[in-house]
Formats: sequence, C-alpha cells, structure tokens
Amino acid sequence: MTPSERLDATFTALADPTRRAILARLMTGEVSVMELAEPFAMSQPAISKHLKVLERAGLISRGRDAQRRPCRIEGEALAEATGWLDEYREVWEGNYKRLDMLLADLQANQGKA
Amino acid sequence: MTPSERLDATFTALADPTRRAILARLMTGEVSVMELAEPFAMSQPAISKHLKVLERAGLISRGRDAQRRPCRIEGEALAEATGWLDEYREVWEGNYKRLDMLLADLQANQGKA
DNA sequence: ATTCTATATAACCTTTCAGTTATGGAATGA
DNA sequence: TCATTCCATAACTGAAAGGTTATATAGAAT
Repeated sequence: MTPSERLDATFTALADPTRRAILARLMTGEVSVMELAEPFAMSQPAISKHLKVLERAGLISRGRDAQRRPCRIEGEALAEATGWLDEYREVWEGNYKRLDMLLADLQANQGKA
Repeated sequence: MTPSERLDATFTALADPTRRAILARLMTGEVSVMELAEPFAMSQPAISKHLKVLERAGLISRGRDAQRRPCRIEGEALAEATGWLDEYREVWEGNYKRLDMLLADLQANQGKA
C-alpha cells in the first residue's frame, strides 16, 4: 500500500460510528468478537466485516485464544493519520494569521481592493 | 448534526485522495473551482461534488468573487478530528494519564463515540 | 463421535459513492 | 443584446459499502 492508500484505509475505517465504538471498547484491552458484537443491534457477521476493515487499515490486530480471535488496538496507522492532520493544522493556523491580515486590509480599503 | 455525525462527515471527507489533494491546494490560500479542477484528470462537476463533501464536513467554506466561488479551509472540523485522534493516540502510545477521563467520557456517551 | 461455541465466508440486497455527460443559471464582457 | 465564463444541478452508470441470512470451519467439551 502506498502512503496515500494507507490514509484512505485509515480515514475510511474511522468514518463509521460502529468502528469508532469498537476502537473505544478495545481501549480497555483485548476483546473477543462475540463480546464486541454484544452491545450492537447488528449480526455477528456485520461485526466481523467491520473488524476486517479495521484490520486492513492496520488499526487493530488479532490473536488466538482457543476458538476466539481476540482483537487489540495497533497504534501505527493512527500515528500516520495524526501526522497528516497535524501538518495541516499547523499550516492552517499560519493561514489563519494571514487571513486576519487580509481581512484587516479589506476593511481598511472598504471593499475597494 | 451530532458530534458523531460530524466525525463521520469529517473522516469520510478525508478518506479520499482527491479531497486531501484539494485541501493541500487550499493551504496556499483561496482557490476557485476551476483552478482546483485543473490539475486533476476529472471533470468540473466531479470536483464540485468533492467540494460539497468537504463543505458538508465543515472543512472548507466558500466566498463570492464575481462568477467565482473561491474555497478556503476552515479549521474547526479539522480540530475536532485531531482532538478525537489525539485522545486515542495518547492511550495507544502508553500515556495512560488521560485514560480515566476518556473512559468516563465514553461511558457518559454510552459507547456512541 | 457428536455437539456446542466462536468466527469466517458466501451469496444476496439495498443504499451510497464517485464518476460521467448534458444542461441550466448567474455574473461578466463585447 | 448576445456571448462567454464559472459553477451547480440533474440523470445516469458502475462499483463499493453496509447490512442480511445461511453455511462452513476450527477448536472445546461432552
């Protein structure tokens, strides 16, 4: 996967409330698929699909415990997404300062710019 | 829109490479739709659709300059997404001092993260 | 051996998405 | 007035997303 494809996969995975709730649940530690599925009004295969999306994005990984495949959070993919956002935020803050200057300019010239 | 819906819209908007490239371009300042469309191998209506997705997420806003509708970046939605990611990243990176706060938050929101 | 549990996979359906072309409409300019 | 530029919208298409039920598989328990 290219870096762009990884960002695609990560942001896509984060764009669904069920998947974000799954991540929230996994913050407390490893959880099995059935345990993850329990609070949702949704079938087990649906949860398995969501887990596949999260796994493909590298946001979770899975182990083996008898028949169970416990899920745990992986931080790497998130760091990339956060890095991308942080760059933008920094520059945007810079732009914001410039925008203030521009607005001051426009106001000084009363729309004659 | 609920906070969850805003996160949906923001992450969905960020999950497309064309839209991320548009944001990149807008970092240099306001840009018109035609100027945005030019570097892409894509029709103008396709770009207009992408802009609509970005606007719905609150990531951009648009002005008026004669026939042009110049687009500019808006930082608010980006800040929300960054905030969400940062909470999670801190826990994943082993900085557990905010875990209690986060878990209390999640419980208050009944898993509707 | 059989059965129960946990999970994955397959097949299907419906909705949404990302693109297209064609057209419409507002503001500018000749 | 008439044409041109910039952009939006409508209608269509193919593909992907998100759900379903039914079934397969692997390991545990009986």
